[in-house]
Amino acid sequence: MNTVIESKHRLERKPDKTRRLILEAAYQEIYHHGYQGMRLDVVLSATGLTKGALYHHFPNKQALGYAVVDEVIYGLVQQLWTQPLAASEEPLGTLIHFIGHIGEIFGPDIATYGCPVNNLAQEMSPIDEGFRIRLDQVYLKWRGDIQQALERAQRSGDLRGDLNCGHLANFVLASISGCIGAAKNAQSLEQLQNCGAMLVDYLQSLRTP
Amino acid sequence: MNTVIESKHRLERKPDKTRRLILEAAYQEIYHHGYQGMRLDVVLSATGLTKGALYHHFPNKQALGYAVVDEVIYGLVQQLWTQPLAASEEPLGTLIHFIGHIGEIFGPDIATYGCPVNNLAQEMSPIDEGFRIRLDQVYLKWRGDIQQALERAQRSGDLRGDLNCGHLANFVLASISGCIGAAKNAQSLEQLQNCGAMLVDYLQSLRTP
DNA sequence: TATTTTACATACCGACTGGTATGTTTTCCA
DNA sequence: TGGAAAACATACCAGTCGGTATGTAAAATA
Repeated sequence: MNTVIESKHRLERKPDKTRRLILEAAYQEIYHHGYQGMRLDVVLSATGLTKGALYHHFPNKQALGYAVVDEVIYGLVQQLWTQPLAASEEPLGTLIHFIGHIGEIFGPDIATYGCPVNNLAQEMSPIDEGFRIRLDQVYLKWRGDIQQALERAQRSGDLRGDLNCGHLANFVLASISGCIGAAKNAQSLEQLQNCGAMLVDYLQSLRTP
Repeated sequence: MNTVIESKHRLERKPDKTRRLILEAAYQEIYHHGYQGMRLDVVLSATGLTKGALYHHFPNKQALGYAVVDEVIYGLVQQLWTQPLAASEEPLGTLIHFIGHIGEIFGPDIATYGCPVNNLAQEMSPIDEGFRIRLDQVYLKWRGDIQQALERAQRSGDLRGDLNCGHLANFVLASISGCIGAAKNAQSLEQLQNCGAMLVDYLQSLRTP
């Protein structure tokens, strides 16, 4: 009977898949409404699960938020920045291309909802130390990736040798976040293009003459 | 009798002063906890007033939030940016000095809690159009002030003439916000100094040779 | 295969929080 | 000066939301 098959299918249990499902849904809600704006009921109805599942995998809302940072956001940075930059044979060009085409690479959501990392950091860093240290880890990694890309560009002669790559990576990351934030405030992809283009111009001016 | 004097004093009514008191307390709460994190009871206990007063001056929480943008935040930008830049006889130098000494000028809170304008814009722009348009007005003003300062610097020969001051003002504002945000994430004034110094270096490189 | 443990679902609670209804005291004005 | 309107205070309500207690079926284990 159909109902038997359906019920059987629905009762299949894949705990790690369920956990991941909750994490992804929570990530989306946090991205769109912030951590404080995220409602557990909404997360659950998005997954089709109930509170029993959620509180089996996570002790409380805060732990879920922490896990989103550690297991979703950190992986996102690794996938979208660490790997492409490490794989590139012309890291400065790749970095510049990323900044100049943020809208195309990351999708238009970036101008509507901003940067997922920065959003959460801005909201939670001052009021929850647990979030702050976890997000600081993400930024440490992200900044390190950019710094390494810049240092490689220096060694290959693309980037001026007198520059402090640590400070520069820091500034580039801050400026990217700032440009995305400005675009989000204005709700304008064009604003993001303009702002990114200025940062690109600046980086181009730092190439070896 | 003492009680008579006290009660008399407590019952003095200055409606516009009361309204302003609520606005300032609400601003502080929004600055520290965000709009969604602001609790009306906390605002009231900070002022010593009760709900009767609040709902006499504002129809609801949203209207209070809007009023904070229009009547507190807008005025803050005008006081801290519009006036100093307009009064300066060397606007580029003033702008650079501002950026290089954000911590000293605006106090250490800027590295702890971030920029009040950007905080609220990042939180509310995507989810409340009323906030977005009001904060967009603030940014329009702010950006215009910087643009005018840059244009004056151009006319006086301090700044390179081939630069688009609108785009530059936009980028400078975004980068400042980004630097403050990065410092807030790291909870580090030193981070703010470093990041600001990079932006200062960039602006210095744009002076006429 | 029997039994324990895991992985959920269901129902419910209590605190919080924005908002309202009503009362009371000033202040304003005719 | 007396009454109306403004400026508050007090008490209370209703919905929301994180969290819990309990039940039950699947999966692991022995």
